[in-house]
Amino acid sequence: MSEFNNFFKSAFSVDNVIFGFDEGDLKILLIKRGADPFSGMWALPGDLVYPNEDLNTAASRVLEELTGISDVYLEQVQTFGAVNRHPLGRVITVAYYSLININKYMVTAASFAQKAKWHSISTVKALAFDHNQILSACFDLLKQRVRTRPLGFELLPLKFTLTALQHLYEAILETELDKRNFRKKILSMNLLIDLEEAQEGVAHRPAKLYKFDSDRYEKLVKDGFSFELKESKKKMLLENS
Amino acid sequence: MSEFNNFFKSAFSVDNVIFGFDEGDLKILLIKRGADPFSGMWALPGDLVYPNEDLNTAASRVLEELTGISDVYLEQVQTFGAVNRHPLGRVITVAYYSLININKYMVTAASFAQKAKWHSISTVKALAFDHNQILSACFDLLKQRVRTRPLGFELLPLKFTLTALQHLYEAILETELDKRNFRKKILSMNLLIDLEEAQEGVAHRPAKLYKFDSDRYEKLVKDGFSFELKESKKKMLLENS
DNA sequence: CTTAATCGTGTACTTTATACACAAATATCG
DNA sequence: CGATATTTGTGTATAAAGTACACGATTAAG
Repeated sequence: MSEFNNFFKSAFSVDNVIFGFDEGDLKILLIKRGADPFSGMWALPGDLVYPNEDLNTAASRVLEELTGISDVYLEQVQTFGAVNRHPLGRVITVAYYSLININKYMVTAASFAQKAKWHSISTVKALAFDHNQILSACFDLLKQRVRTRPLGFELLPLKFTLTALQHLYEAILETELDKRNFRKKILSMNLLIDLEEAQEGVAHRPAKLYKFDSDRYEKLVKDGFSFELKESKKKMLLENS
Repeated sequence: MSEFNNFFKSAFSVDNVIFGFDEGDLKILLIKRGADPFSGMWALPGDLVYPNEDLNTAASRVLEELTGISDVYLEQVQTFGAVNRHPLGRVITVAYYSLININKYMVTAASFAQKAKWHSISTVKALAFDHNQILSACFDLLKQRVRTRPLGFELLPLKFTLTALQHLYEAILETELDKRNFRKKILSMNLLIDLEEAQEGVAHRPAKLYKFDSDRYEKLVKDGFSFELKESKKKMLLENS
């Protein structure tokens, strides 16, 4: 045990890429740093992990302190530990992404103090530390996940239209999808419940509302079902000599 | 800076699941622990990360010290940091897997002292710490990767037969593949170079030897090619009510 | 020369992906 | 109240990919 205390140790933290979807746009929550290093720059929300706290717990805590939301979808992505990634000393950070329904977002004391703000992912500029790299790893993983797991629903309100769902996928995958093919594919999975309600307050033909049937999804998975959305636009196949 | 020194810190390590393929069997390299905790049990090779060492470097070092092999395929998988995963104190560990050509494996002083031994993945029993959980995460990722990246070749000698390649895939995916379909698919990617040589020393019709064309792969990837091996056996589709 | 073992190959069928256009429904405005 | 603007919801034909399946050819050994 005394030997253990002689081991080299480092500080370690979690950083969390918090995704939300609003106005057809994929967004992430950033905070403006108030202190050095990188004072004044935008950064991913994160914190040091407490001595008696698991990693996932720390990531959830960061999210809840900032947004007031608990019980969210959260996944570990990758750990960044380059020797010089933090100017003050060795800090290893474990990156997570989480998906929240942006309507549940509350301005908490923490988010107010830290000047948290939603940024469209397409307009994010230089971030503090190696956070651009972390963001990019998280976004890449999200793109992959959204094609193989029914995660999109985490970002939408309980009731949503098929058009909203399609726009969400388009924002995440950064591609356009064909309306008819998208609907055919999604509906063929039998994972959506037609609520037999219509959208209200729109100045045109209102769309039908659906919700995600998570019970049915669990059941299907047990029977070997696997969610897959492979749709893409055209292929450009180059000739193989 | 003095504030930084007051942060809670923990020891951190890397653990490495080293895969090899031999005699039609997927294997991993384990070491027998000589000291408490878990003295006498098999464990994944790993070590504490040095103060001025990046994570990937540490994982490579562990592998090279043990096997004498450098320049191997290595990928970070997941970080395990449960509060009580290590009996002596808080230790966060970053899990990696690596793929080596088992014929290059040398018994080094380190592997000898640590009683390193190859174990068929199907016969691995209880390991020290949370290493079964780590192994399982790494094996799962390997299964996924091998379908979407041409990694199999890392585990084979430079020259190999299509049958050997198929057996490798079957060992990793834990499924049987159809010979004709497998060959059709692999050959259609134009990633193999027919060496116009035959196997020697076998008591039956010798198979042709191939090697992987990594230059061509790089080129194809730039043109948007993506490796995919989706092959599986039958489907069991259960009725959707 | 017979035997035993593995190699190498093609085709028909099923499933999935892709491309594409227009009438129906509603709110708004004059 | 009728015309206009907007978005919804739907089907079919074609192309590509996945799956099932059997046997003659080639070699070494005896």
